[in-house]
Amino acid sequence: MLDKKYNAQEKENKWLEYWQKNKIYEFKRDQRKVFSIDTPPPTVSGNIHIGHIFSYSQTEMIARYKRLRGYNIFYPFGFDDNGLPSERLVEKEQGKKAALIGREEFSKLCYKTTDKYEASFQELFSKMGVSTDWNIHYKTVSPSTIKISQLSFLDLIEKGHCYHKESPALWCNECLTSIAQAELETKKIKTTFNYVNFKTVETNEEFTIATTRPELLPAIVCVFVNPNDEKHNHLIGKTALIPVINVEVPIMADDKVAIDKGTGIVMCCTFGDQTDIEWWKKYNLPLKYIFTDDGKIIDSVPNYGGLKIKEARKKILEDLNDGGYIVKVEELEHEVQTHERCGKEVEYSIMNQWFIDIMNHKDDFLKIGDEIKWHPEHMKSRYVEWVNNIAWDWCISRQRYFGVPFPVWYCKECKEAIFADVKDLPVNPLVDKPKIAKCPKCGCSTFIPETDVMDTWATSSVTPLINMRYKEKDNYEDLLKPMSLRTNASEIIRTWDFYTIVKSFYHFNKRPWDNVMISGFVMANKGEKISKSKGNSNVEPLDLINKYSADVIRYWAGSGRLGTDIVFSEETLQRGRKLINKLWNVSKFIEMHLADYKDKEFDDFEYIDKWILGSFQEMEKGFIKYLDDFEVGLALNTLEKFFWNFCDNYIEIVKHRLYRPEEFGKTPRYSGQKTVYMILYKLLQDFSIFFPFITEEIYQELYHEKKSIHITLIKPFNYNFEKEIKIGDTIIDIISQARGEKTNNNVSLKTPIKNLNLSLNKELENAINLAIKDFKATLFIENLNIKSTEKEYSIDKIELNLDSNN
RNA sequence: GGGCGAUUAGCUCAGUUGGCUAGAGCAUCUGCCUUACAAGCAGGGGGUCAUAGGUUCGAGUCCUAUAUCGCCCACCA
Repeated sequence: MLDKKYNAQEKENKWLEYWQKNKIYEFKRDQRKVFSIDTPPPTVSGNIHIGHIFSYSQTEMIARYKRLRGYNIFYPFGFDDNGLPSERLVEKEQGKKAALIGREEFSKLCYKTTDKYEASFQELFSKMGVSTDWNIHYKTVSPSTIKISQLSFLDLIEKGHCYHKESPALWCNECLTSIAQAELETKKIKTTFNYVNFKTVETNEEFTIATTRPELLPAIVCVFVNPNDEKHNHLIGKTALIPVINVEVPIMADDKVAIDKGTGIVMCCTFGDQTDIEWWKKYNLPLKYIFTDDGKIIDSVPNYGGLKIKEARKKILEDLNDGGYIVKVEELEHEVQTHERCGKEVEYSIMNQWFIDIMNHKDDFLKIGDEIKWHPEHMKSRYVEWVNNIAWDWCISRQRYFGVPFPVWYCKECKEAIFADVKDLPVNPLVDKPKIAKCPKCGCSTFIPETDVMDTWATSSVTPLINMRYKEKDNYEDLLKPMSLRTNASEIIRTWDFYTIVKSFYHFNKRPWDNVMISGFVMANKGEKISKSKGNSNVEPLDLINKYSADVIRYWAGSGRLGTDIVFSEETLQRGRKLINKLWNVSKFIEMHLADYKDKEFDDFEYIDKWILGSFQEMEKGFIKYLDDFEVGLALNTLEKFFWNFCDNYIEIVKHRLYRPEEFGKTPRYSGQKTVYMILYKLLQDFSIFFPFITEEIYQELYHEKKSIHITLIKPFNYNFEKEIKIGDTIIDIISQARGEKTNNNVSLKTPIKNLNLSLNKELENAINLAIKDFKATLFIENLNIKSTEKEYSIDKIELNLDSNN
């Protein structure tokens, strides 16, 4: 017997344990087709907020749906404990910078801390009813993951897509690491636009250059003018004298110079921005690099050496001013590139770095983008846009401690890179030695380890490889090339999705997944995204679970459209709570009437039963269509709408027949029993995608032919009740109007109708005659008088029997 | 500045390829203890579908422009 009230706390814990004990979600190879999900490993360096709950729940619902459709679900969870965020977290916990702790010790602390957070993440996601097999979960830094990342690196080296090169790179002098284009964030800052006078050496002619970065004057290698700039193009070919610095540089022509920006004359430094780098490469300009890695001017620069960048800017401005070189200074608010992790302005540096070739294969990446089905479809344009506009190869070296090491040493003499042998992986070059005794190039026997570690995305981009246990003995390569589904939010299409595609293309010449599903964001308020950095999430997932239950939160998470942002709303939770409560109550009602029920073949359904069975079949068709498109929210909407109709209309009609077989007959009662038995079963299945706990509780109590509702199969009805659906809906309209009449008279719905006069067309009259007992009982009709009409129907008279109402 | 999306009732949102009077929940108002459920049921009020044009027999839906918001990207050297 179902309890009078549903106790979510108690039941949810009970079923969690049960599922775990019975390995309901275990992944094992069998004859079924595999549906595999590449789900984002959450960064362990923060808390799981409601935004995670939202998007992960939607993925989870797809896993449940596909399971009910007969797929063997491969749905591993991962944790991203790699890279800077973890290091920052540990530094914060220890109150000390990594450099002061020491490399080995620091790594240990990182593992310890990330393990701690992972355990709590796992608990939270479990409580949410995530049907993952925790035995196949992974972390982005672990011996096996490191091995796969290193394998991936060596494979790309072997195939010639990865190279080591001294090259300008974005550099953060706060985090002391190079960063990728994708890690940039623009920030508005106030600064000054300084108009500085230069002179030509040849003619002593003055000209003005406007700059926001006067401290870069010592790094100027040349000056550019647009050849079409009639005002200034006579300067081309002459030599410019840099004020204060007193260095001469050539004045050259390039049509990338915008005539109307600043003064139309540009100084080219190595390096101030990306254009500088382009020009540097294009014209083979000399290199004058003047910054140290920690953000100072190098000592060899006269007068300014040793100063911090900002101090140098101040001093050089003073000197320019003293020399009378400043024409004017404008206040300017402009956007600068900052490192998204620390918010500090980035610089360009030049160093040896590992790069993955992107620029030569853009067309291939676009082609793969076409092969993947994006949900919603318009998200594909974001990918295409990004690929088209990317300007750099992908720099994968990071000068940090905690991360995947490169399996590389360098010969001390000739700098030749020595790669680890595949069979020795994972390798830590700081600890392990190369297996060869001498450099194959110069014969030197001393090797220097690579100290850089890989970029986080270099590891995250191999999640499909991690999942398939790439090149392991017992692997899933045959099952997961490609995987069925990748899910994430739109903000990381350009990083995670893109880089994964890059790797999959280079390793396998194949798309990594068939489908990508993009979820929306959770907004704290209208127009304000919830994010860790803003700290504007004032609802804790665990508190919500305790207050509302996981099922209810999943209801909220499962509402709304794919790719569309939603606002966190307690109202939606209330709505979910009511829905779940209703599901419980109607199940209790049905259970009550199934006490003597024995399931058997039966096809002599009452008219109204055909109506609801047909309606269910039609609803489920749409429900499945939405889910096949990964639109969980729209599917839930469809199901919910049917469910209330089922409760408020169908159950209200059939209850009389179920209670009083002596009046309605045994077979009509059985028809009702069979109908509620079948529909509740299917409702539970369909709802189990969203509410795995309460549906299990009801299923186990009423049906339980299998170990769990979550391993049953959805089998759509195959009735032919189109006519009954349509006519039945009209009968409901009539009932509804008659009920309205009672309400408008302020009387109970139980109030008898003394006389109900209807005009009906032939079809409707036949139908009502077939359902006459149900119809009369539902409305408590004493006398029903039917006339024929050509129109569909009209209600000619409703006379209530008010005497019986006391 | 570029790409993509959003704008529908007081609030939160549905509205498939254009097609009857634009829907739901919450809130509000009125009634009803009805042999599952008062955490319920029945009913009412509330909308120029952001704005302006256009295509069409017909537009919330398609096209163009504008405004506001969101995500991403690029930017004054």
